[in-house]
Amino acid sequence: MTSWIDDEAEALEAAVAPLSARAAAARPAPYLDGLNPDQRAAVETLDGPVLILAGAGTGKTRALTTRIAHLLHTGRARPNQILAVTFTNKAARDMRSRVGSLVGGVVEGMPWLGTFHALSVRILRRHAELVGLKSNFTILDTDDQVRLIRQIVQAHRIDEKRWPPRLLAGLIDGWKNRALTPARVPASESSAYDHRGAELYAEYQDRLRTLNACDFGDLLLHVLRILQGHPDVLAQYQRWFRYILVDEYQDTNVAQYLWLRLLAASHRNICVVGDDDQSIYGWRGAEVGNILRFEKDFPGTAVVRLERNYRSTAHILAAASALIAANEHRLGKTLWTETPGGEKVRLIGHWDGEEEARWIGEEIEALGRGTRGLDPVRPDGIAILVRASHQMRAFEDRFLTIGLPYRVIGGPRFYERQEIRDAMAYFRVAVSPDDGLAFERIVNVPKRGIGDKALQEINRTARASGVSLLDAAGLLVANGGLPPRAHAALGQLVDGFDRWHAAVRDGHDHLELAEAILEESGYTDMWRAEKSPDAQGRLDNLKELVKALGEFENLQGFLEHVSLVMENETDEGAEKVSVMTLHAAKGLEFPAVFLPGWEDGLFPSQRSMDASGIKGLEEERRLAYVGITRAERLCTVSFAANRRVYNQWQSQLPSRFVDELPAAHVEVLTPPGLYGGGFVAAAPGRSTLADTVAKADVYNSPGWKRMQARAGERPVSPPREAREMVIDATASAAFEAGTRVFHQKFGYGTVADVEGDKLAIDFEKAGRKNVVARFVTAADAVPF
DNA sequence: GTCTGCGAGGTTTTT
DNA sequence: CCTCGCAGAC
Repeated sequence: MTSWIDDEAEALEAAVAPLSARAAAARPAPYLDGLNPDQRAAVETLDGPVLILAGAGTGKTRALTTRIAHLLHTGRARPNQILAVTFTNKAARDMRSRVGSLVGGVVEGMPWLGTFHALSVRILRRHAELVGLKSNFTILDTDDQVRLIRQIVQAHRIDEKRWPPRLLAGLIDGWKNRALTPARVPASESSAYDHRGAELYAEYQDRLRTLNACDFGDLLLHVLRILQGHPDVLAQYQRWFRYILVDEYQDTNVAQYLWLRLLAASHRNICVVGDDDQSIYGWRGAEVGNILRFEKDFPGTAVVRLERNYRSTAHILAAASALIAANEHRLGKTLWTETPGGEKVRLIGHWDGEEEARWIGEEIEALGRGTRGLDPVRPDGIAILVRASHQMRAFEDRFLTIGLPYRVIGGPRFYERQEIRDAMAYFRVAVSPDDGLAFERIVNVPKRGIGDKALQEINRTARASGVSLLDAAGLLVANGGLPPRAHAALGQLVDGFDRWHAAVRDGHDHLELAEAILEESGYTDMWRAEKSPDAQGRLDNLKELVKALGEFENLQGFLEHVSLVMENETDEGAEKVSVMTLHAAKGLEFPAVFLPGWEDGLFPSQRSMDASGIKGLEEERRLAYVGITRAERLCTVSFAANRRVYNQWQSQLPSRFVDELPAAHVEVLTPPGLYGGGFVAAAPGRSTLADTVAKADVYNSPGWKRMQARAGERPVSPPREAREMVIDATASAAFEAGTRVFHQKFGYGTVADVEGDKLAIDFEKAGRKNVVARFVTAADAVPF
């Protein structure tokens, strides 16, 4: 089990010996060609702390990978002396392959290039005993974590309704992100769970140790503890890792920051790359403060700013820059580009969310044909970026209707599906019979008549005899004491695991074994017998799972991989439009980007603002910035006046971000296109973008009518509604408190308050709502 | 121990 | 509205 670890240690120690004087400066470095001066500085400033502030699209990854190539080329470090940290497996893979192509594949591997978590596992396996674990500890996924916490909460007789386990799991995660041990949890945050939050946390840690398991946060924290408590170990790693590079530094949390600071403390050869304007993971513990503070933490830092953008046109860049300028706490960058003008950012308002989806569908088809003087944009060059995943449905529905190929990125992930987790739990017990959590998961899946009662009995026996759950189950079967049905079923299961574990030990072909486990346990039969429509899909997934096993040498290797790599298979290369959340879009780029749903409350999200106030709003604004800067040539922002939320119509106000877009770089479109002139005069003294969009007379245009005729199959917003909107807009100045009004979706009501064109109205049926004046008519004007 | 009906709640997500 | 999780009936 530990052999590779020892080999590696040897290799690393050997590597510490002075490098041969293999001519650094003398040899040419072709990879430097084509870098701009800033990028060169980022690559060539090798010693001491370096902070690379890399705006969107400025060649950040290129700088980082070239820097690694340069370290290798100049002989500053061998591949295994570079610690390169990323956040996602995808980023790690990208970096690996790009370094490979830069140095011509001469360099064998880079063992210490990976995610914080993967690297931590590597370190932790070597020193597990220092934190009371065995080196074959298991890594819990969120599911296991919550189940374990539920047990603890139940044991304390705490009301699960009031204090859901999931909430505590979230709190514990938050504490771990901040590197807080149970003893250090501030009293003020422990008030939940009857002031026993920290106590429950401590108990959870005890349980983990007993189970020889870690959750994700522990991977980092245990390594921290080891490095802090064992100077000799720390010194060893500091010697091994001569150069440290960190990608997406703005996303690091406190624990990760401490982790890095320890490892970099001696030589301080740490280079971090990031963009404070793209920090969008505050809600899961990322500390923008880390990057804002870097220069203070590492005095003498060389700061390199990458400000030349190679991705977007000038208008897109200007719009993004103006928007993000509204944020207060920034390091500040001035992005520039030599790509001239191009299309302005397009802005369009719609009647409702369905029309928005319909319009975007048509735009995509138009883009495919080549429109507005642009070269045709193929589907895979187009992305729709939404704030929240529920927004994706409208697009999926629409695209299915018109037969537009699309893919959703970031849906439920393969390894998080129930059937996959169940199967994996079987594998886990077969590999490590001690894995109690996995055993509990599948002991009654498929139904074996082993319910709470029997499980309690197993648990009691396990505790009494100090053995694992599986062994306890074996004891119970041997000694009797269970109802006949449970007895027989459990006996069969225990026998099964005996067999399967033996097969693992004997090195049986793991593909065959996996299939046998799923068959003999009755697991696949369970799904075959299931009548529900998705049962077949689940069986297919299981086949897929077994196939994926083929890429690994054995079950252990596979399980280890999956515990750290929970990502989806991406069918890349397909000619499909991408639909994803803004979060998922970070790091990607597309010729054409659609940003729908820019409405207050949806984006910026009300919940973010409620939870974190101005800080939350600023993070939302960064999200908007990330969205716009994904676009290379065409960026289209849209919002709808009405949206169905939980099947209730809700009137929406345009996002404040719409008004923050600079008018000079924005073109206001008239939906659905064509030549309907906006005849509603702009109200004097007001000229925000949102107003401009509202005033364009959309619905009286010939284009609109033609569109409706064409749409045929399904009635779109009735023209009368639309015409009324226009009438309303004209009359909007006239509303005053007390006016009786009518709204298409909410019915009759009375104006309670007027603020500009925004009205607070008490509706008779729907209660108090905030509505833009143009969506409302004076009650007597309704033609009934 | 398993099945059915009722009520609550319903951002973002990687490892 | 639709999904999930829990409590009560078989």
